[in-house]
Amino acid sequence: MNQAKKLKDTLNLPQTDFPMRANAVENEPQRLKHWEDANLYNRMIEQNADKKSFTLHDGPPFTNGDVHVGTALNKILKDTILRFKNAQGYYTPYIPGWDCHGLPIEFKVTKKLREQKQKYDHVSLRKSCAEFSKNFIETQRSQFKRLGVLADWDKEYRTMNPEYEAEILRTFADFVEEGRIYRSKKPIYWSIPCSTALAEAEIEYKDHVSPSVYVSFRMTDEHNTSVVIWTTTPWTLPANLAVAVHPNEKYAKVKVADAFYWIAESLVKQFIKVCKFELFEVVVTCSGRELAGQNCNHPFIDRISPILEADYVTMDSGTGCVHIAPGHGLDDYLTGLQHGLEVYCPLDDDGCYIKDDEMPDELVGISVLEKSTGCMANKKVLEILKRENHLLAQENHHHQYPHCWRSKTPVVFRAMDQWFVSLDKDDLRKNCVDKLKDVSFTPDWGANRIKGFLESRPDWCISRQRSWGVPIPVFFDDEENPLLDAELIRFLALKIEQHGSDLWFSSDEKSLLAGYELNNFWKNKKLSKSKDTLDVWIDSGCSHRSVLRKEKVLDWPADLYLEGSDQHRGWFQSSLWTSMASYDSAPYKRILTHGFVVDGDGRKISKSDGKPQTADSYINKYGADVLRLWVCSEDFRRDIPLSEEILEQVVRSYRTLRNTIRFQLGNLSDFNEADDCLSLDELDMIDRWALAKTADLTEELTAAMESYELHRAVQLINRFCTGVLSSTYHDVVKDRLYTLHREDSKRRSTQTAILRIFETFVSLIGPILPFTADEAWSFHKTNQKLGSDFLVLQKWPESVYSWKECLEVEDAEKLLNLKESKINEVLESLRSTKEIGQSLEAELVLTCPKEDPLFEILERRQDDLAELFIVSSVILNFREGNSELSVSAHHAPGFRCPRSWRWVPELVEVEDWGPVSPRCANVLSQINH
RNA sequence: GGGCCCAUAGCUCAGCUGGUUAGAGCACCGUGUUGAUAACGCGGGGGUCGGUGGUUCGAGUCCACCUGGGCCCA
Repeated sequence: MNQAKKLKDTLNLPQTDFPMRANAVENEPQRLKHWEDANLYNRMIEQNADKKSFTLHDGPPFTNGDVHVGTALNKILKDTILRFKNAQGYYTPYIPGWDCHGLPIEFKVTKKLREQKQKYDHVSLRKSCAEFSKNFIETQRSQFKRLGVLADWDKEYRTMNPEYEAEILRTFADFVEEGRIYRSKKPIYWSIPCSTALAEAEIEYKDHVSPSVYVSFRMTDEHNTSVVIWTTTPWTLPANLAVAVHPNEKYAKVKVADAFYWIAESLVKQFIKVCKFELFEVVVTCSGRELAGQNCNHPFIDRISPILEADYVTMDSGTGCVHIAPGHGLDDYLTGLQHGLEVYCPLDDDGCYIKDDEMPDELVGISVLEKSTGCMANKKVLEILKRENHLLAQENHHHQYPHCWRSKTPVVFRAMDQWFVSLDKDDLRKNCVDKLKDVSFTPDWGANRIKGFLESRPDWCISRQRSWGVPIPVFFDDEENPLLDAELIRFLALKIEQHGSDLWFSSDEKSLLAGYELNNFWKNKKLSKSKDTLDVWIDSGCSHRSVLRKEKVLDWPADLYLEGSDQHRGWFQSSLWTSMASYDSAPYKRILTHGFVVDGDGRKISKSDGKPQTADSYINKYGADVLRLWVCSEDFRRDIPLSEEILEQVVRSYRTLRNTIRFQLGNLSDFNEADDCLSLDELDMIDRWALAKTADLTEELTAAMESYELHRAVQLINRFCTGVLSSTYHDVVKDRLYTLHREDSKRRSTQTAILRIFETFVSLIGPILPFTADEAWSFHKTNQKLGSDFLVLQKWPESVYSWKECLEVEDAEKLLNLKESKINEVLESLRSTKEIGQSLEAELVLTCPKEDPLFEILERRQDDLAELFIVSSVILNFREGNSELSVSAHHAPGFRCPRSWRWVPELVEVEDWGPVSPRCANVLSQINH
């Protein structure tokens, strides 16, 4: 063995089994199992059982696919926050949930059953849907667990659980009791192929080409004069009941040949062009208000269409005169309501014109459904318009049009009987908006956003013509009178609580009502049960009631709801309505929202890009901790970019972090806390400085976590890791750790500090990187990869004040500033001229005027300077006068110690070891004995 | 088309109530070390703060408009 190798073996080099590489894909699942075997979630919760609680209520993901990376982000944020709160001493039970009912599942299942040519009815379809949902719960649960999410998976809630369904019905009963439920004809989206009403969420906007037509409505009292309307849905013309104009806009009467047309003045030119009129003349103008009140004749039905005022009429396209069909549009409906028009909708369920007193015979039975060959109704109507000389122009119009996401066909607006929840009765809407004042929003514009939704949304249409959902518990007699009774609904809720909502579909009316005393009006009537189900937003919107109020360990209202910003319109809102209606209070104290995952260019990630979207696709490549670090390094309040480049960046900072921890573990291998720790005031200057920095980090990081600014926490962690530890503290302290005698007090001082820093640091990163932190902790405490000591059972570190304020820290700070601002530069120039390689080859000369603020410190710390600046020696020259402190350097004189690599004036000979520095000689002699 | 929001180095983020030459980490380039080594140190280049106009003695920071992007609607 050569001399160098022999001497190397006398050093205290870092030793640890904590591997440099995480090998997360393989190791994380082992740790998960280890946690599960140890019942870690319950132990974590129970240790704070008597403490103040913090309830984060889980918004249920929909159970129709693998966990999306955005859903993973959501769960990771929740888990990170809960781990943090728990470490802080809060009681943090977390019960995850699943949203099970709904059209998308029913659609997929139906499709599958059809493909397999299986016959099904309501009951068997629902059974398949339940099975489908259950399977994805299993899948998603394991995918969530894989992310490191600690939760009470045994108590998880499901909106299809009978007890849950019963609460949905009880919420409905509350609505009924308050007189909030009404049945009304209202235009809703109707999918003709699916024969169902659609929720807004069930609509896709797609590019569509519609006929754009200009139609003249002859005025009853002005000779040879028409009002010109513009529409892209000619098939709604048979239902036209009025024409709307904007009261404050200017309209012009245009003469073309011997005919006159009323049209918005600003649109005249365009109109003339489109209609290919050559000569025209504006005869007179007036305001819309003046035009209103007159009457037109329907172009092909014997009916008067009055001219009405409407504020929403715009001048950006068309003619400024809007065709109004209250049965076929929401604006039209509202205008009609104002002016007492009938909600006229001459369509049957199949989308065909019905026969009534007014429908032209040639239209009866014609379908309005858009097929590949076009829309028959449009064609027919245009034919009639042309024949009757009312069609002034026709073009193709490209626009976004709502489509049924199931059948992919354009939907129609159609008025029909539906159940609604009145949101204005008893000032519910106003109260909801008022109560928002008591809710905190992060980011704060969330309040504004949800408020806008609350104020603008129309009454809640809650009926769906579907199977996979909670039934609307209503009966009808032969004359379609509804039996809507809160007490009866609660009676049915009890039954469904026991048997599940399948009971409604599998039982007949008689057995459903068995045991309930109907009053005289209903007693002897033949009743038939409703076939509608409830909007799924009621389902999840009840979770505060079904879960928070029923689970003893959870609080109502919740301390926190945390979901994507799309839920301002969804769950946050539906939860608020149901909670306000039943309990007159919001179910949450704070709403925290995150943005959506976008690609590296800031665009939404879509399936068609071929970029992976499932959480698993990332987990299987990077592991959970890297994914978690990505989540936490992003400012989640805005769009959250995700790309290879970004993840590679995260991987790099992860490795830095991991190596820093490894370095510390390695240098603690021979350190025994009980025997070797020094007290705080025995610690060396640089060690006290490092502790002070750790205390600062603790303070700042805690503040960042408390304000949910996780990305700031990650930045702090990275900077601490590189700036404080790697490039400064660890670099300085290596010499003493490696070369001094094991038990040298200077070495023990540093180990004492490293121990404190390690324990603090690992605890601080615990919520963000639970796998890595626990792994490090386990090696630290038990010397095992999977030990019996768990990081999550540790308390959140306090910022220790006594670590901070002292002279050592101030001095070290100033000296390190000097190192960074001047000394490194001087050493680098020496290196660039090849005079030195590593900085230990240098000797520094500091020339300092006595007036310089550093004078005192340099003098006081003279013996520490060489180590601090990582050079072999430092010559201090004090100088009179007020010139600046100057730094120079040259190659250190003397000889290189082969053990410590420091240059010293003289080497001394040690038996068996040869020549080394005096300090090393001393160490070796101790080792020899 | 409407509501809410976002836009600072290649990437992820700081930049408080407007005030000296806009910062950090990562990446990049150069370089040292080979006793944290598929690791670590040191040095360097890199931004007309999305654009245009305005308010102001002074704007990344305030206002208006525009462009691009996201969510939610139509």
